[in-house]
Amino acid sequence: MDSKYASYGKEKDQRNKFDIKAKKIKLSVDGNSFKNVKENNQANGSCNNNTVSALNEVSEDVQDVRKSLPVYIVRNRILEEIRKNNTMILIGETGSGKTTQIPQILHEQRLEGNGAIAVTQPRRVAAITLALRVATEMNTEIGSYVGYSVRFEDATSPKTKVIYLTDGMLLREAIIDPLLKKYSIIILDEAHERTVNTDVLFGIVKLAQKERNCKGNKLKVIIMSATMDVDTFRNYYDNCSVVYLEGRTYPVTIYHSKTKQDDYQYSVVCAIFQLHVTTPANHHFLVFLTGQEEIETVMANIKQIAKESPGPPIRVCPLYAGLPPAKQLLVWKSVPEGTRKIVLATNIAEASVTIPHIKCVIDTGLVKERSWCNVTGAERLRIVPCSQAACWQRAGRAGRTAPGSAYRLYTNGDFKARPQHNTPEIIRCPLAATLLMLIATGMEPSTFPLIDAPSPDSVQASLILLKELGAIESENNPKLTVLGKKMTAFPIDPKYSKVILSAPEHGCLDEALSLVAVMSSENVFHTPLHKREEAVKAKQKFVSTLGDHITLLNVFKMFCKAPLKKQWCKENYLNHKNLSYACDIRHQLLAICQKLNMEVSSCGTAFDQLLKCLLSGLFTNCAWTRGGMTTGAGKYATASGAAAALHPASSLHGLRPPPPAVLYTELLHTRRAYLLTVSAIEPHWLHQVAPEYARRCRANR
DNA sequence: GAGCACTGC
Repeated sequence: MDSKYASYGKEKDQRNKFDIKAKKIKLSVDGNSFKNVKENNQANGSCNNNTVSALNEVSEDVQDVRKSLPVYIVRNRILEEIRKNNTMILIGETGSGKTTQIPQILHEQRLEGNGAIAVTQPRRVAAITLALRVATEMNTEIGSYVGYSVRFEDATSPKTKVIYLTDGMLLREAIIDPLLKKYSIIILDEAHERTVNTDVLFGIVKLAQKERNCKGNKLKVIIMSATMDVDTFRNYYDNCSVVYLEGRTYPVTIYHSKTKQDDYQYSVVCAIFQLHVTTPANHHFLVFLTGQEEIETVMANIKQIAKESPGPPIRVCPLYAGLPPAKQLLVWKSVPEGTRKIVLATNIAEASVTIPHIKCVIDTGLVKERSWCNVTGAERLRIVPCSQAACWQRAGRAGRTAPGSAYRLYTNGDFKARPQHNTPEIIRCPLAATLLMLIATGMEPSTFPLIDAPSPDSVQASLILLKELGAIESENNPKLTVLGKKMTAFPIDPKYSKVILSAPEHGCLDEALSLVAVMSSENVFHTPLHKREEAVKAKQKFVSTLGDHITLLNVFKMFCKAPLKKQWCKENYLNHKNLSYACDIRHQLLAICQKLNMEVSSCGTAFDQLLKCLLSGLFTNCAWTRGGMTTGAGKYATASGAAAALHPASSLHGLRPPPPAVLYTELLHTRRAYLLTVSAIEPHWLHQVAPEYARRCRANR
């Protein structure tokens, strides 16, 4: 009876999983219902770069469009506030135009004086597109009066007065000049996202402002945000003034689920088909899910049910960051008249990208979140309810071009019980890189003003790591060493900069650069659910018995040699974007090495040297087999005593006997604790490469 | 023998 479902997966249990779901859903397409909780609830969207794409579609004269923006209409009041105050918070909803207009208005009045205006963005694409848009509006070339600065790309010149840049770039500038004297006005946009970089910039800018105001070289600071915890920000900036701007979004009607949903993947498919048969075909759906596998499963379910469901034809589009760009593009491609588009997305669709003509949002209210344990160094990925702010942000995606509706697969009570805002990233991520950067700008980590401080244990753990890497004198006296100073030159994880700086003595800088570049990029292997076997087979030709690091190096080397890179990647199930990014990073790292007069040596195929070099930066990431051979399945214990297994995707997985000692790149807890990207090492290498650490390690074990 | 959310320098 179930032969029609058999094509989904080749493994038996997988097929059964699909069968059950599909059957259950078919029976209840019209069974699930929602309660209309609020009518005409204006969703709180975010501000940002979306203004740009929306504006580009308008054929009217650029200046007319500008002048119709809410922010333009109240510009004189805003100017007055900015003139009066050194610090100001500007809350603006989606479509208010604040990010494109405020810098122009300031520049028109020459408020920047001899300095420049910096506008920070959390994302590269946003910084670039905003700058291009504003250059058009100001009728000037990009890179003259208006420019942008992002990693690998600098479109500014000495005469640039308005600079859009990623917050990470402004942070790098702060290492060279902590007072940021180049700028007379700094606008920190998208403050509500609370990325680590923005959080650190809040403090750097606050301190710079204090010091510069004493010296008569004033710095104006404007914090821009969509919804946010205004009181927190206002307290932090000494009760500065707050201006609210109206947005221009359409009303979104919110519906909550009447009862608690036990199985959200099932509820999602129910909701989709319930709405599918009752709404016009040109009402496209945007569905928020948590990850690739889930999206692929739901997509398969929808396609199967659609065959027998009434209603218009359906086109399902997956959207997640790991999807190759060519496949992502399908989301923006128009569908034939009378076809419904259903986009299944992760939270990438929450702020990073905008999909036009979405009338209906279906929200699971969940997000996959990464957190860090500062005792074991393990990172954990788990599915958690998202904040109220994120829920509003998601709902707002239905009201971009016309009124819409949002269906929440959780109850109103559940919604109200959620935290108002997401936990700031700085509370839950490893801090070594951030602390090294702070120390490099001359700040004292213990007194640096942060809106939300990470736990003292978390700071201490990261300082200890920096001490072990030889970057600072001691955890209680966090002064940069000569090595530490060199490490700050590299825009990568301190462990990796240590690897590069150790490479000359192991005679393998050439290989170390490639390996660090790939490890600093994202996963290069693309594994679609339905083509897993082909992907695994393609990977075989790169696999090294020494482990995953040499495997990665093989991939990178062959990528560099391949003449038709895109096609080659597709054939080999590799991610072209991430490999190209690794190439860019390698160029950048090589240039820094050359500035530091490092000799580019190669170890050829003497990979022991490379692995020892890798160990000199990642020596805290060793694990040893435990309990002899009885477990057999590759059970390991890390230096901190955490139990973990080799990840099944590792090339060392399944080796009998398992290597007694391994070096891992990452310890990630999903369903279990796994060691990711692993190489076999000789146990005595640790004593050679990091003798002090090895001794302490032994004492504790 | 299981699966990596999203950014950034």
